[in-house]
Amino acid sequence: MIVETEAYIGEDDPACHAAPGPTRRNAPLYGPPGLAYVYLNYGIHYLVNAVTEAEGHPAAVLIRALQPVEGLALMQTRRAPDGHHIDDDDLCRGPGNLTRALGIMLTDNLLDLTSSNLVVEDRGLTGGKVAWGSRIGIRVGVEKPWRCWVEGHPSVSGAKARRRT
DNA sequence: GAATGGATTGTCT
DNA sequence: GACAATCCATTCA
Repeated sequence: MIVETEAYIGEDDPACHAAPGPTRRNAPLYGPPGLAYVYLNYGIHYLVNAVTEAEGHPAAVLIRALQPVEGLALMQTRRAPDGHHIDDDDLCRGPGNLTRALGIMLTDNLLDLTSSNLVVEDRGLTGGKVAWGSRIGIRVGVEKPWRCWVEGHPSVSGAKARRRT
């Protein structure tokens, strides 16, 4: 269950990958909505976006955090091959962590999110309040309030959200 | 053909 | 709170 997302909209958004104009890397953003846009970040983490329709502008929604519902054991294995325990709430907390838990890689780029091995289902709001605020981890375009998350959800990323033991 | 810089995370101080 | 790990598309010569 998706609990945290960020929007990246148009070439005028300096933080959007489409900011430099069409390139081979960001081509998915210009494609039809409903496709997955996966890319490698910091040379280490794969991040997954859902390409959206934004009135002709290249745009996508970054999936930043999930509440795991099924396949918890498999997620544990992927996140921690050495077997150390990861709290359920932390399995998919953060954009890099969730792709690792789900096994999403560069080969999943351009998958159809409506009819492939990687799908997003609309099950409506299942509880909690939706909060909006600044996007995280970017150096430009911070002023745009295009991050939204389930308020108080334990799987939402960000330093402030990390619980102390 | 070589240099550059991240939509992050985990570890160390 | 600071910083290293790590790779590929872009940019510049």
